[in-house]
Amino acid sequence: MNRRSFHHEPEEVRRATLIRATLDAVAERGLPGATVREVAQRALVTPGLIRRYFVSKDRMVEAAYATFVEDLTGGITEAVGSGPPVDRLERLVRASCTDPLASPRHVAIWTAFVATVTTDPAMAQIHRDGYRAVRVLLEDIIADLRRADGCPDDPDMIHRQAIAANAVIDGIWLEVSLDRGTFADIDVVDLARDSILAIITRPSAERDPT
Amino acid sequence: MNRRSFHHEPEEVRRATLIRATLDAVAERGLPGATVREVAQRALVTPGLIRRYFVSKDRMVEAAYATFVEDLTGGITEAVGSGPPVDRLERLVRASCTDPLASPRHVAIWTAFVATVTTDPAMAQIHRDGYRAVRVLLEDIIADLRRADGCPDDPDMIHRQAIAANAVIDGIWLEVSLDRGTFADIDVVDLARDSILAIITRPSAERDPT
DNA sequence: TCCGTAATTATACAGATGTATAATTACGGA
DNA sequence: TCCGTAATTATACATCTGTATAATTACGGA
Repeated sequence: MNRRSFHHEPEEVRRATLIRATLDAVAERGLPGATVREVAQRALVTPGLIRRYFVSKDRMVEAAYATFVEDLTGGITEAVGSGPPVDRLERLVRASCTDPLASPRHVAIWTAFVATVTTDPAMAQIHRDGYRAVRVLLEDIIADLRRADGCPDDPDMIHRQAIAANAVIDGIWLEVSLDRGTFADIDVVDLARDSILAIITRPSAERDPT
Repeated sequence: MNRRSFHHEPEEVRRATLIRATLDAVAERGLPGATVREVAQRALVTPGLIRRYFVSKDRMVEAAYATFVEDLTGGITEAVGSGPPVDRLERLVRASCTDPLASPRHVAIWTAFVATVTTDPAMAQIHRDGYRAVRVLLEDIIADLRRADGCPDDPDMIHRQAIAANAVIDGIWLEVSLDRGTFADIDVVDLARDSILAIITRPSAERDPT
């Protein structure tokens, strides 16, 4: 008959705790491991409580993905800051390819959620928003870089280069994170930065002949 | 009392059918959708039969991932063929970034399986093998390209450039496939090829001064 | 043609999962 | 201090999951 003791929490706090617990579960056991009971246990709460803060488990997972993406893009945006474009790019790459953004935890969560994008429209929307934010950041940097480099102003080219640059970061980050053993002695930041600069600073043919 | 009619099949055929059914289920409903019953239904077979061909459902999923990766790398290897390195690169990029390798089906399956890599050692091994195969392919091409370009023979540099090139392909492929609407008017092959060539054909500083 | 063996089906089962609901508790306002 | 309300717990339930096992069927060899 001993009922579990508990204390009330403000709504935002409880939601944040539940979301955090969800992300922890996903990181350690994958999406299938993030069951209602598992999340509740990690949040030191009873399974039934979850349904008072999220109308369904799916909504909770969506909320967790949304906060994850916001933290991700927010962290990158903050790291980039302002200043010369080369420095901003350096900081963007460094933030993307080092802890905590490049931690095993982040990769596990990222892959788990991305797997749902193709089948779940709500998750797909969250995914799109996050990627767009980073791409915009990259387009700004690239535009400034090209300007400093004497390249002609070409929005379409900037857009394409931003896609490529984003792909480099994502690809390297993913490739390395999923197989740390093989790439232990690779300087990821160097490789990503150099590759992006090579893509942006194109051979003389494309450059403005002053 | 009407028992379902059936006919015997050679072991390899049944296994192939079951694996195909597993991949279909994963493609359409994600990994959680690939239940024993769902796969059996798609293979026109009874759930119990599966356990005669795979000791557990997990083993069946692993087998499905293995064949998926083998088909993937096999397809790319075949597409590359032989000839001048520029042509081989062009064909590798084209094969990677167009149907059927870049189809929604492939992306769905790829993301579903990759999500398991961080938590499942067996899946991680399959993942590593596949990526290594493609990277070796790229290293060969890059080595030839650099030779033709008069770059010094630098195995470590070649290795790093192969990682970057692979990242470009993967990143662009993933980015575009997960959000087809946004990137409808992007020539993916052009973008990937140009980016990789930019990375490999480095500024004069690194080139051998003859 | 018939029989033995292997393949396939049918059935059952225990555990896990998301969800609904009623009982209980904590906490702020009167 | 006490009470009403909202938050939290406890319990129950139907469904789905992987798996085990016995009954049945197909098929090749004698």
